[in-house]
Amino acid sequence: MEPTGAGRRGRRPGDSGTRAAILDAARARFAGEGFRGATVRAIAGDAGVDPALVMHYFGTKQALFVAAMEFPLDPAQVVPHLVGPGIDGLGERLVRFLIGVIDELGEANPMLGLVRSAVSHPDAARMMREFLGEAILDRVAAAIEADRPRLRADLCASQIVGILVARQILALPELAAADRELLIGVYGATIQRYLTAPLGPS
Amino acid sequence: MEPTGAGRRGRRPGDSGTRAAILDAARARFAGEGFRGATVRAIAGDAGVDPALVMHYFGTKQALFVAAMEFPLDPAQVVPHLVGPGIDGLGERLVRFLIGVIDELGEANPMLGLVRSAVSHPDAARMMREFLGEAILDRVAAAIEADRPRLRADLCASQIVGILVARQILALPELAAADRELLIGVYGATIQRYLTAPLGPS
DNA sequence: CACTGATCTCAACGTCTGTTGAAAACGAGT
DNA sequence: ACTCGTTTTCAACAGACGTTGAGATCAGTG
Repeated sequence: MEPTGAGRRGRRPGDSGTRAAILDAARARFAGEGFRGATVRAIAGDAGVDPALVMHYFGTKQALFVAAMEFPLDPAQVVPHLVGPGIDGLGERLVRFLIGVIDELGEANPMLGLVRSAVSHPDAARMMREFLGEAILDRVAAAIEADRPRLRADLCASQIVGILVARQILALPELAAADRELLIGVYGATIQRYLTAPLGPS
Repeated sequence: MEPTGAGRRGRRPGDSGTRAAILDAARARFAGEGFRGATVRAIAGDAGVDPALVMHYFGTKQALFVAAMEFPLDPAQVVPHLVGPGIDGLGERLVRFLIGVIDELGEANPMLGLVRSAVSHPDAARMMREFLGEAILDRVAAAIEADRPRLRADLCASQIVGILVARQILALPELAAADRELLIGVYGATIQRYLTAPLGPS
């Protein structure tokens, strides 16, 4: 986390990658502590850089957050790829992909930052609602042949967010320790039900 | 939120209820903005009181949080009452009760405060994990006759937390607007499945 | 080599935070 | 009426925060 010689002033050669280092540090801090919890000073410290440089590049903390939360995967590509093979098994494919991403990205997962921030920062909540809605849920809804597709997509989102919070943030013990394939089976069936089963009461 | 005459110094008669007013204000602020977001000064302001008085009563912000988050319903009474009638329909009873409490308490729901705080405050996360575990999940697990009862309870918790976050905090549009009985039916079936269905992959 | 423009640090600002110590106002017991 | 203990406000602290403006240092261009 010290991409350049420390202490010395002035410019170091070319594109020193400092901007990218700041973004990496920001992603990690926002993911771990949310928008309010992450401080510009801590991010700058992680990147081995003066806080003022962060402002110079991004202007405000808000803008830094937006820049850092740019999703590493493009939903416009991923979602069609998952939805493509048809409704059959879509639940399992979604959950398998999600848990794969969660386990691979670990603590640096930008989705964690989004959730952590959304939960106590209304602006971030709106941001996440819009991102979830336009980038993911509407696309999934478009592929659902059953009634009330958007409600079904919201139901799926509620279970997915629940997985994220209960497993990664609250770290409920047996859930965190459970076998991946088992979780994929159980949650996949739930999502599949939300996508296709009749919605009538009881 | 101005329980006593403002501005004047010194003691007002007997037990003025100021302590309770502080706790009410704290509950509302913590529920709405989480531990970090809620400030002692704002809480004191809502209660029509000097910030120093809050410290005098509770010592630290942490202690105030703990005091404010005392659960209004005693799980030792509620859970047995829900579990009593047996496993059949337990999923629906749990969800019906939960959604009832959510809608009734609204924004002042202490569970929202717990979630909002847990998500970006590790101490609160541990607190919520322990509360969920000892007060609720273990009790539910004790009533489950299937295999791996605690994992099943964790699965239920993941969907319940998901409902809370997606519906109350993110406010996904169709989910927030959906008919109560419909949600109870859909989610009740999910919880029931987590409680009783075989857990084998796929 | 001088100029330019980007990169980067320094020092400070104003504001907000949790917290503290002292004193003021008051009810109640004697 | 005097004291005692509780309740409450006041004024200030030290630290952290986001942000700013000025200036130092360097790569590349002419």
